[in-house]
Amino acid sequence: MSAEEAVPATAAPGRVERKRGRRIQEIVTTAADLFGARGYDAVSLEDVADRLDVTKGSLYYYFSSKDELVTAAIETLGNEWTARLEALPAAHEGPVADRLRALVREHIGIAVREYPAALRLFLVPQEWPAAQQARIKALRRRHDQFFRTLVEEGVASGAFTVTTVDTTLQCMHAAMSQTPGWCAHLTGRAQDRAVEEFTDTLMMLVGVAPTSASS
Amino acid sequence: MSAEEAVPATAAPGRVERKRGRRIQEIVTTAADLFGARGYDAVSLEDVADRLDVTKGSLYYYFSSKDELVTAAIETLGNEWTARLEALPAAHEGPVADRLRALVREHIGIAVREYPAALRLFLVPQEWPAAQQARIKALRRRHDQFFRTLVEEGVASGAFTVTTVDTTLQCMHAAMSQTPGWCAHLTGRAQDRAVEEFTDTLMMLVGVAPTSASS
Amino acid sequence: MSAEEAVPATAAPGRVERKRGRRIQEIVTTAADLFGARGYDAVSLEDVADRLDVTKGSLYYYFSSKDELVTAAIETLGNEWTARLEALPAAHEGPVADRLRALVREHIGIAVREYPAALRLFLVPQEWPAAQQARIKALRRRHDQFFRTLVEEGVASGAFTVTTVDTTLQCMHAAMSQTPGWCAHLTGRAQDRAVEEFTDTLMMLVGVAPTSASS
Amino acid sequence: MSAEEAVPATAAPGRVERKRGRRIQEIVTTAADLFGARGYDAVSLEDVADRLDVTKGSLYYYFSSKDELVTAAIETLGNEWTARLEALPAAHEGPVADRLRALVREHIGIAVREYPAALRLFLVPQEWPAAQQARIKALRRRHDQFFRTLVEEGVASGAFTVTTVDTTLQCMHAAMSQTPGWCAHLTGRAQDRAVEEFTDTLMMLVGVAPTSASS
DNA sequence: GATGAATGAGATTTCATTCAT
DNA sequence: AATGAATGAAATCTCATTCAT
Repeated sequence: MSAEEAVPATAAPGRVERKRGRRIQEIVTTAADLFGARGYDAVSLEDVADRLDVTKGSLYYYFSSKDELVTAAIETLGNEWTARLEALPAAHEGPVADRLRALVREHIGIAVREYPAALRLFLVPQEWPAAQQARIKALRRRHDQFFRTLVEEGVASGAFTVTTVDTTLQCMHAAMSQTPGWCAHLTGRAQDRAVEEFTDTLMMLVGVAPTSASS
Repeated sequence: MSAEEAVPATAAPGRVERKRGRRIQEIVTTAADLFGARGYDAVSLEDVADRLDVTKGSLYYYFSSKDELVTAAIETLGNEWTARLEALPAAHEGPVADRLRALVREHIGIAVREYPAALRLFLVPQEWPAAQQARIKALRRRHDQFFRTLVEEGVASGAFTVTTVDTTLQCMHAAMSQTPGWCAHLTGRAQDRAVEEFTDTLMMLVGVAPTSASS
Repeated sequence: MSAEEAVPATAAPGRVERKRGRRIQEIVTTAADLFGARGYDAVSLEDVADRLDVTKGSLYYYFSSKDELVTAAIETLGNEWTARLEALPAAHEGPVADRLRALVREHIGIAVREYPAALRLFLVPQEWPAAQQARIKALRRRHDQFFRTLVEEGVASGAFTVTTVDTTLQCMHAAMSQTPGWCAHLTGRAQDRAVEEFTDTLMMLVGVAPTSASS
Repeated sequence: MSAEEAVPATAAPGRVERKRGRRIQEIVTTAADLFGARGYDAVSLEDVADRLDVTKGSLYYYFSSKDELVTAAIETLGNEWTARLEALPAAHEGPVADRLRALVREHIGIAVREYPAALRLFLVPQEWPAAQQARIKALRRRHDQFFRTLVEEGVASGAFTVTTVDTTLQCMHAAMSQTPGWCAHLTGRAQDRAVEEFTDTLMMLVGVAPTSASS
């Protein structure tokens, strides 16, 4: 007891905090999965707790309300997602069209293969209490920013044609969020091909014609 | 009035059935309104009953469960929607691009102005009891068909370029279903302009460049 | 209109009354069937109405409450039943043991073959509103009286041995009321044999040994 | 106290489980009491909750539906009942007729004095969901077995005469299940005498004449 | 940190009963 | 005679939330 308290609490995230962090991650990931898959109302805290093999009470130890848990889930998911996109090498070199294409492809890939319905949480403008509103918006912005930068660059360089960058991005995200629903039943190559097809289709939103399309 | 009553009672639904039909329509329309505006979970039967100024019990006189009522509401909503699209004169004459544009514009307009949450009901694969499953799928198909016909015609005539008709339509519907979330806060002219902008953007999915775009 | 009203209402049950009577019989029989089979609470007026292919409202035209309908059902059933037993020739001639045996056999036969669960209505001391209590009791008494007379005669003549006539009759009725549950799954000969077996067993309650029993 | 805590925690259910078990017993006992006294439909969860001085919601913490609670109640009731019969010393020594008589007397006594409506729950073939069906049947079998053993022994030793063991047991149980209805209004000595009378009467089913009967 | 227990508000559903037509 | 419509009370069930331990 005394030994542990001797460790200066401010020095660095101690073992304890790290463990807490990991636990939270676990909860948040599971929650994201469930909410992403079935939506806000259709998932009860009981469901989340069951999946984690803990009790509802425990969830309240980490989160003070359902809304907060959902928000955290969205946030975590969003951050990880954005980080992966930002870490994508192919998104940083070569012609802008290729870079955007790589970005879209990866984004759809993650959605389809890993978080089948998570994107719905970003899209649906649930009536969050004002407190959560801000966090979610910020998230969305950061996530969007990466796409936006590329699109703007493409427009500036004449490589892309758009009506409005905003509108284009919104349509792009809307479509990407639905891809899991369309590709869920496919597997292996077929799924890869489907992802590719959606990527091509979405590139048309910035005026980039597919290499081999039915015209 | 007299002309109508001249029709023999056995030839057509009698007065009573017609009245019942009208009542059902009233209920279903109200329900469609509410579910279309706020979604499945956010609307209770109490809400529906209140709006109709009847008791919950009465709803059960006509529908044997919430699901059945919602399905009927979706069906009505879908039928009315499709009918309005089909009745659109601009969708039947002129160059195929103009026709598709008119169709998309109208579709978005209805979604944004009248049923902000309705398209979610179609999109989200709610776990309906198998019975309802079929009705909803049929609806979706019919609704989609109208768009599909135009796109296929455009592709055949060389006016459109697409990767795949299926993929294109899916992206188009996905984006359209989100428009209410984006335009809800706008009013009057601003909203009209936004609808126009989305329409233009979506036309790019079939390879039709906007007339005045930032390139 | 005038013609019909010309018939003196008091003269005799006119066509109208007879028809009404028949309708009531129909309702009451159906109700007895259902209540007998599933019990008071488990049967709703909707169920009764459905089976009769009329509406609940119609039932209220003839009966002013659920309780009244059930009471009538019991009464009708009981009367018919008693009448059939009283009309049984074999119950009126020969040695008293044979007469009682015939009576019991017939009673079980009717229960098993025609009113699979009606007897439960007599037995279960459901909390009837006090008003109906009396009528039901009277019925039960009359029905019971026929058996009682025979048992008393047998006891007087030394043919039967019982602890108490009351107790004996109660046990007999209790057992008879359960026979449908036990014989329902049998058909044809097997059922006949089962009925016979129960009859033999119940005769033991009055001290009459079965002709061929395992001792 | 110390002795009990000395038992290693893994050897037996821990304190928590035991407490939970006790709570469940409390609920189930109360429920058994009520359902046993008034029947399935006549008892609402509100009634059970009120009697326990908790809320309905709490019941759902332990049981996932009314049916499950009732089934548990029946099970508990049945087990306790059977255990009491099995623990009856008089049922294990002396002539078989005396043993059966003691058994029947005790059974009727419990029914009349403690669970006036419980036997109906066993008898009435309520349409339980299949899950519960099995548990109840098993119960009934175990309960019946004890009587059956004695009857068979009596038959084998020539002490009893029956048509068929099955039929005899069925009639016996049917009659016993009705005794509460007949004795409910009696108290004290009168009730004791009634129980005795029924016992004597039922012994006749196995061919054992009452010591002092009107012949 | 975590859990079991409990709560209470609200949701869906059922049903006897009434009533205008 | 009969019906369709409506009601309202009560029942079953769900779930976010709290709290003592």
